Order: sequence, then C-alpha cells, then structure tokens
Amino acid sequence: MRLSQSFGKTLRNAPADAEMISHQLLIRANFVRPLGAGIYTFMPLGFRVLTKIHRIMSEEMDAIGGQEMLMPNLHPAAIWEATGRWEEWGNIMYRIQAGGSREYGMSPTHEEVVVDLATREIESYRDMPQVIYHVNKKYRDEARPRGGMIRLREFIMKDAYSLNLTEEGLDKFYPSMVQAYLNIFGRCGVPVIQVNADVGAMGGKSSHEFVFPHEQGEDSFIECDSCGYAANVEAALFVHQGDKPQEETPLKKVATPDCKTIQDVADFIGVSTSQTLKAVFYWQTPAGKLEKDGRFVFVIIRGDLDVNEVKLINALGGGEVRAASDGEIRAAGAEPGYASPIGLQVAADFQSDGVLVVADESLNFGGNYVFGANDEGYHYTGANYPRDFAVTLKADLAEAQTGYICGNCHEGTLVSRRAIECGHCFKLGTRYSEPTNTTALDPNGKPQLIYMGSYGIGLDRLMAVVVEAHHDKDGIIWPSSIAPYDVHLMHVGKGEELETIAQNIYQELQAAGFEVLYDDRNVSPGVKFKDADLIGIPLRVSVGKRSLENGGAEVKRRSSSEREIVPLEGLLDHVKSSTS
RNA sequence: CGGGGUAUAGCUCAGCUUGGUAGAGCGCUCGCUUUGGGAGCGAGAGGUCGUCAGUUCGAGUCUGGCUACCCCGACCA
Repeated sequence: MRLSQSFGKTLRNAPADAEMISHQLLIRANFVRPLGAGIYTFMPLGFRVLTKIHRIMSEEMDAIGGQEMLMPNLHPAAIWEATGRWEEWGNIMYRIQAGGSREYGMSPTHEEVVVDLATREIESYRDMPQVIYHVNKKYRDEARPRGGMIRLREFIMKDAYSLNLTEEGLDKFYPSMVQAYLNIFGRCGVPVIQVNADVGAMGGKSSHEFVFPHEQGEDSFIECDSCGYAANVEAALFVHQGDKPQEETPLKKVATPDCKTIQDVADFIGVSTSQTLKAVFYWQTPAGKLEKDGRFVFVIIRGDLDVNEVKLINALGGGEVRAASDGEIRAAGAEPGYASPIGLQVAADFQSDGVLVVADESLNFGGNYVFGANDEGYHYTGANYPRDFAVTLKADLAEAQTGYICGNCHEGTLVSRRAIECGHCFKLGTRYSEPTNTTALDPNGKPQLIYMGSYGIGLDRLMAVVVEAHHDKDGIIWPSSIAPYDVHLMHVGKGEELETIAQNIYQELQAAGFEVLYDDRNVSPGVKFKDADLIGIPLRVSVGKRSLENGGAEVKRRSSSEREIVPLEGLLDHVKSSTS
C-alpha cells in the first residue's frame, strides 16, 4: 500500500477525551475512528490487524476441531423468549420493532442461536461432539462504554460453542479450549493471567477468565503475592483465621447505646471486630419471579468480613438480591443496628416457616461473639453457635480482600488487582438446553439434555490490549504476528533515483510475499519517521542519499534502536531472515 | 443508573470574569524554497460557537431545559 493513497491520516494530537494509551494511539495512528460512544470504525490499518487476529483464532479453533461459520445478528424475539433471556437482558439488548408485531433483538451473544441450531441439527450422540464458532458483531447497550476499545456497545467477538452429550464429555473437552485460548493470547503477544472463576453452585458450572493486569481495567481479580494463585473475587480461596474458644461464656445482654455499626460496638465493648457477628439483610428475588414474590434473607457474617453478593446468590440458588429496607427488617422481627437471630424463629430449610438465616462459614472461626439483641441499644456478649441460635444454611459468603492469607499456598498474601478481561471460557451445562428441551438420543435411544460450553474473546478489545502491552512514547510496537504490514518502506529525501530504488524494493518485497506499507509521500523525513514509529510496523526499511552513500538501505526494527545498512542486493534475504 | 467534567475550524485550545461583526497553533489547498527525526516564506479555504428556549437594542459570552461525549462508581454473558 502506498501511504500517499491510503484512506485517512495520522493525527499529531490525540483527541482530548482519549485517556487510555491504546485509545490515543489507535486513533492517532489511524487504526480506528469513533462514531459514537462505544462505536468505532476500523480504518484500513485497523482492519488488517483485526483480520490477522481473526486468522490466528481460526487456526487455533480449527486445531481443536472447531468449525467456522456465521450466525445472524438479527434475532427473532422467540428464541430469546425460549431461554427466558428476552426479559432477563431487558436493559442490555437493543430491540427492533419491525412491520406488524415482529420483534427482534440485536445479537448481544449467540447461545440462543446455537441452541436453536442444535435442536434442529443434533439428533443423537452420533452427531456430537461439536465445536462451532464464528467471528461476528455483538451489540450491547452498555450503560458506560469506556476506555476507547475496552468496553464497546458494538464489538466483534470470536465466540465458540461446544456441544456434548454428557457432562463428562464437556469436562474432557474443556481443557483443550482453555489451552487454545492460551495459545491465541500467546500468539498475539498478550501475557494473560488465567483466573479461576469457579462459582460453585448453579449446577456446578465453572469458568475461566483470561485477564491482562491493567490499572485502568474494568475487571478485578485476586492474586497471591507468593504462589501466583489467581481467582475472581467470588472464587478466591482464603484462610479463615480464628479459632473456637476453649470455653463458651454465658450469653449476657449488655447496653450498647448508640452503637449502630460494628466498629462502634467493638470499640464500646473493647474487642476487635472479629469478635463480633454482624447481620446483613437482603431481599432475594428468585430467578424468573417478580420482586414482590421474593423473600427476606438474614445473613450472618463475622464482623471483620464482608458479604460477597455473588456468593450469596449462589448459596440461595440463583435470582437477584438487593439490600432490604428497614421496614422489611422490622417485619422479620429484627431491629436494624441491633439485630441477631437470637430469639427469632429461624426457618429449618427453604420451605419452612420462619426467617431464612444464611450464615457465613466464618461463624465457626471464633466464639463468644458480641451479637445484636434485637432490642434497640442492647447487644449480647458470649453469643455462640449453635448453642444460642440456629441458622437455616451455612455457606461461604465472605469476600476475599487484599491482605488475607492465600487459600492455595497458605503462606502468601492476597492482593486485589485491576485487569482487563480478554477472554472467558464457560461451562454452561444445560442452562440453555433445558428450557429449550434440546436433547439428543444416547446410545440407549433415550433423549438426554446436551451439555454446552461457550467461549468468547473480543477482538477489538484484544487489539487495544495488545497496544497497551506493546508501545513506547513514540507509538505502537506491533508483534509481527498481527502487525498490519511486515515492512514499512520509505524513501527519505527527494530525487527520481531514490524513488525508483524505493519502488523497486517495494515491488521486490511484495513479489516475495511480504506485505509492505510504502511511504511514498513527498514530505520531510521527520514526518515519515514519526509516522513509522506511530504506526508501529515491525521492520522499517528506508533509502536515502545518506544510506546509499553508506552502502544500501537502512533497516531498523520498531522494537529496537539499532539501525543497520544493508546492500540493496542482499535486502530481500535480510528482510526474510528478519521477519522469520 | 448515581457523582464529576467538557462541548468554539479536521485536531489541540484561547476568547466568557466585565455582552458590542470569530481567534491562534497544527492539519488542509496553491506557489516558491527545503529534505535523515513532526521545515521556511507568501497567498488561501474552512466555524448558523452542541441544541432549544429565555434575558437584552445586541448573546460564543448571562440564565434555564435538553442532547452528546469523557472520567469515577454501580452494573456487566
């Protein structure tokens, strides 16, 4: 490509509102152009990078048996109603009202289409396993697009779907996809951390996130500073510190005036917060039900810990939770600020009457607690479980935090880090096959729900992450695997002779199969060098009066400051060895 | 959806306090000179100052509504 004829130009300044480096550089170097918040055009350079990322993904997917295809973006409402997500994704899906009463959603993801296909195409175990994938647009009405290409409203995703007859089949296949993902990120030059996001309940589904640590990221994860263990906040294992006391002291009601918070109470009585229990109240709305049909949930956790709502939802078997109102708390018989289940009728299980009390495991790592007395201005001391109160359910509810001891190596300290989520592997199980009754006959001729997995990587975001990982003060430094061109050729200075030489090189390199961006513009050398650095093609070849006097063309890698003069006759071989 | 910020030429910004005929740099066009790290001189093109309303003889400037965009947070398969 001749730069003099290419569409669009590089910019000397980045738009003032671009904050992330990748956002600034991709715009300045003319890879992308904004159209609206979270909506971008890929310019020719950007499209070339996208195409190369796509190719790498296709190779890795094909290597594990994937079959590339293309699914639609206009989804009839019916397929989303079938899985219950037409309602569930109310705020995020773009909807289109077409002639008559037809309704469509703009593809926010493609599980529904895959399930629809599976019901038609998969009839028996003989038709599985399958791995299908495509690279296609996704549309999500994100409340807050951010970071340029990091969170978009319209974006491009490589999403793959696996179909297996059994859970074992899915479990067996899953690691190969995880490995393929590691290969993809490796080939794109992105050092990702694999984050285990096991979420326990909900049918034993598990997932892995691949994150790139970055302080401006939209995601966060927990990492051990010693063993390298990494996990989601919801999944992170940590060591519960504390022991049961030797002797249980008697329950005693004490006045604690104006002590509404745990810190107040602990200070007033003179103990640490880990010597207290706190009550936190939620209103749970089960999946697919209205809020008024939900129920009150009384959560107990040690005073020094915090409830992770995702863990709570999992413990409750799904749905949504929100903080309960004071009215709802009083209706359950508890006193806000001084609450405990002591003296309340606690439900024995989910079906029984009484208050649903869910306690964190931390309850067992201590005793003789300070706990509310359900009487304004009073707490108990010496509260012990199960002597003094009952709970409906015990579960892991505590959120891992910076400073906790790692649950993997039991030595290191957990640290919370910001990151950009680059990819996600998800065992879906029968989440979509069940509501749509997507079954296949097993060898015994019996229909079985099929097991699905879904696996996604955002290409636009990945492109931005590559730039975040590979740049310097002058511009982008593309890894050669996804660089828009192999060689950035230019002539510096004026003269027909120079231009002829450069053109010959241009043709010679292209004939040899190289992708060459030729800066044939009649501008000063400084402009050309600055643009070459900004655009970031791995190898720069320049011919000028000075280089010819020194014996040939100057060759420089974008990633290094070394320049060398290569005789014109040997240039092709030199480029071959430099790019291989 | 809460909090904060911004909106004037393609890009970066000044002008607003104190209302009086739209500015600079870069970029763009033409000419001449220049050519190894964002060249020089000269001549040009380009803006209903986000939008709607109000105050005023007069609004880019003052007031209010709306919209868009950016940042923090909530949310996010």
